[in-house]
Amino acid sequence: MEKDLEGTAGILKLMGDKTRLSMLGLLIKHDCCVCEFVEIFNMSQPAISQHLRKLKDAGLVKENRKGQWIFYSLNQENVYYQLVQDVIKHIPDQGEKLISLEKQGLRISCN
Amino acid sequence: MEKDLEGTAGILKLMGDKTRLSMLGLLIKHDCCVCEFVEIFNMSQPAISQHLRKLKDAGLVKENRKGQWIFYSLNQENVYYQLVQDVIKHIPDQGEKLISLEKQGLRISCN
DNA sequence: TTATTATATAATGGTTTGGTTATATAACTG
DNA sequence: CAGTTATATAACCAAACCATTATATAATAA
Repeated sequence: MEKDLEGTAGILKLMGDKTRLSMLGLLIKHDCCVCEFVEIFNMSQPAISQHLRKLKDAGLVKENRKGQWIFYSLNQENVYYQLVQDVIKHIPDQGEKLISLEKQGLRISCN
Repeated sequence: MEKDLEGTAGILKLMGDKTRLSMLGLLIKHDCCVCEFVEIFNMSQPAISQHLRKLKDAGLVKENRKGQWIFYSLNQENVYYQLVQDVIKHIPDQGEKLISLEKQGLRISCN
């Protein structure tokens, strides 16, 4: 269960950004497509893409292309997956963010 | 148990530095004096002082002066204390660092 | 009081971070 | 094919980060 100190610090640093932390909180509920993140975080598409790349470089998420869309999911094989789970228990349910977008009638293109 | 997303991200960012993460890992075992940290981390005293200040500003640690020394301890009243505990479970026992210093015969002045 | 020791703060500087805009790539559509 | 849509990458920049050295403060010791 215990992991390398530096590796753990690296994961915590990644999670120490509210956008990425929220992304992980969403992904633990269900896979998400890039365009969903763009809507949810009201941030430029390249900004989202770069956050996702950091998560992917760390091996925390995987990508899965479906036609023109790319869906991201948590990589449960990552050695730090348990840490991620333990941390996410401490934040509010991020699934709400998608729901509230739907209620606003904001369409997300990938579904 | 769930806390504000931004607040949590802030704590994670603080813990996302290997020096501070290790400090917390030590403090969860026992209180430490500044000069102990200086020895352990082989880093300038101001650097240590500034890390401790960040932890203190976040309310994660408390200080307690004993004569010319200042001892730091974890602030168990902090709302994020449980998060800190949950995270520290994932790193190796940092108490070893003090023990290995003693074995090297490196004196720490505050005891 | 002066000197020493422990710690904090200030000033500085190189590196990293996290956003932006512009551009490239890949897949779909007509 | 050309045009559109989804995503990634590149270039850029301001702000934050983390260390250093220099200096200030507080307590102790002579």
